[in-house]
Amino acid sequence: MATPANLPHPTRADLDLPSVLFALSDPERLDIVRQLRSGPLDMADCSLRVPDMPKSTKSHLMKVLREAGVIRNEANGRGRRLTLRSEDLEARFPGLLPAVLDAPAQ
Amino acid sequence: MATPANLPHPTRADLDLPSVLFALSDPERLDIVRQLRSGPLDMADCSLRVPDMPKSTKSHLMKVLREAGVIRNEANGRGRRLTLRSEDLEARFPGLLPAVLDAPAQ
DNA sequence: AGGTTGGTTCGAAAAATATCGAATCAATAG
DNA sequence: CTATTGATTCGATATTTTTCGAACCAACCT
Repeated sequence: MATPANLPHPTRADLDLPSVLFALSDPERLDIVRQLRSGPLDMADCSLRVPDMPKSTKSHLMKVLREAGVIRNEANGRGRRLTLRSEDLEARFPGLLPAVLDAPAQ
Repeated sequence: MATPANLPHPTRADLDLPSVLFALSDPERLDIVRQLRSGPLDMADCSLRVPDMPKSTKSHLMKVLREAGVIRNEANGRGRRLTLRSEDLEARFPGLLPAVLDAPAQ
């Protein structure tokens, strides 16, 4: 129940389309991904729609995105640095991420 | 508990990205969508991975795809005609469907 | 008319996800 | 060193989704 320095991430080759689509199919998670489009973000700076969301819930959202290979989650000082895995996603599923991100916001 | 001649379908403007992504996030449903890429298909001719799937389960898969606006499901003689709503999806989420369909099969 | 085929709907049970408090840890601040 | 901050994990509960039999219906036979 610690805060491991590095969490497991799937390799590019292991990216699975249904898992990626599922991770992106939640408005809250999609919103996080949209925020990461312009570049990496400290998890603490990543704003949620639900402002008073418990941190365990927030952590779980990140876990789904990370395990699907959508984001990278690395230790960074006291917090966490989140990065959108654009290149890996583009290599494996060309055009998918741009199409999702360019879609009209709900 | 009847077999209504026409089922409700969302309009193009009502298409919701998370719902569409969710509908596509299941391997079985994605497989159905792939089969519809080349054109409409009678539901009976639509082959499933699980060959002995109960018809109520199969019907439920179609319901999720239909309610998300991914496919159209119309009465056709004794059976049902399934059509991929490519144009509506392309108009609302440009590039999304091609990206999903062109992605390497899992 | 009666039987068969193809498919939807309901309802209940099973499985998967989400939510969130508590415990825990690591890095930093004081 | 001690306290605070930022975040993961566990465990339990709540919610959502899936599965599937039963009932039902409409179209097509014979």
